[in-house]
Amino acid sequence: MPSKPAAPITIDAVYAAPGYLFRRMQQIAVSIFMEECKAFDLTPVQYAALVAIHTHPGIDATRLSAVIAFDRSTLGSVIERLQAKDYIERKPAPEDKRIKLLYLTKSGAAILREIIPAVERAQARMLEPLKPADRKALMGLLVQLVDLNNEASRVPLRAEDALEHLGKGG
Amino acid sequence: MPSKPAAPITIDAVYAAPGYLFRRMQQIAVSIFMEECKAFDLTPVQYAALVAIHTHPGIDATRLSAVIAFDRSTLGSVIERLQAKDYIERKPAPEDKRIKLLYLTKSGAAILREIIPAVERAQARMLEPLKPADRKALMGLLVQLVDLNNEASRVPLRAEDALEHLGKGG
DNA sequence: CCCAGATCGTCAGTATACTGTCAATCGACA
DNA sequence: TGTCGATTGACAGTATACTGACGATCTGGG
Repeated sequence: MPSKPAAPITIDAVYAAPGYLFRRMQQIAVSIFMEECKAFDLTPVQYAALVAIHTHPGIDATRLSAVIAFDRSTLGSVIERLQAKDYIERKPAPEDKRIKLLYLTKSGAAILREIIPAVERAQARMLEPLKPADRKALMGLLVQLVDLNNEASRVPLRAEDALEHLGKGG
Repeated sequence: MPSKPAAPITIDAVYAAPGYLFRRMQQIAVSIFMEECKAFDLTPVQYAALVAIHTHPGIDATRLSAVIAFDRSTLGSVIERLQAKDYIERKPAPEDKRIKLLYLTKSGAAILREIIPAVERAQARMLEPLKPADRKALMGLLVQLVDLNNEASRVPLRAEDALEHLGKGG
């Protein structure tokens, strides 16, 4: 069969590439999140970390990274900043001196409650330009794709496995 | 009408949020790109910049940032690295001492030709888990959404406007 | 021609991301 | 029980991103 002719190298091919579109959309999403939440001094990553700690109090940093699929090295500085803002506290685990357990402070629990409406506004705004049926379709495809590509990412999501130490997962 | 009851704050809500999914997918996309292109020492951003300079030789950094919708400050260091690798060169514009014009070197043009197959493999792999019809549907929705949200991003895409100085746009 | 405002590249500061490495610690096995 | 492999948190190095500021420069109005 005839080999495909080499496509000309143009910027239009980049505009249509999935990788480029995912990057653009992520930047737009962060921009909208920061705008809606600017009163709260929380980034999207910090927000997700707070929610995960709220859902799994006493989790450690390594398991937290698996639960939200964020890089463990990066998470170190995220945790540091959340601690500096007094939204979380770290307690050494009595049975394992390597581990530091993470808990929300009262401040942390409070800001989480307060920021929810802004976060929901942000999430809605990201999809707002689409028709409702298209929003559903896009989210469905995206959930599928992220799930099926889970192993391709550097930090695969391990929502269940990560929680065995808390006595909730196994 | 009854107000919606406050949803419980759980990590499952985060997993289903558009912003979270866009972030995950972007990370997966970068991971796949770097894997397919590891022989070439080029990041996705550097690749897009090279393609844009190839398409618009003699473009300056500010217009380049508009053409690929990347942050202008960040682009400074991207350009620096591409120059250090001898893939591009910068020439002062004779008619405006502020501006430095960007051109591909022979090395830059060569690596661009060579990397194309790997980039195409990467782009294909990102969508591979979906059925062909779903790939088309997802890309269609994403193109729409990115376009309709263009103004919401910090650096909106200005593919046309940016090129007037080159005598090709207006 | 001169000046006010806009533009260009640059830089400092902050926040994600990823790679690779390290010391401290743990756990399992000989 | 002693040791080795695995795990944990930390760190160094690189690369995107965004905000805000700055000096050099250009441009248009008077």
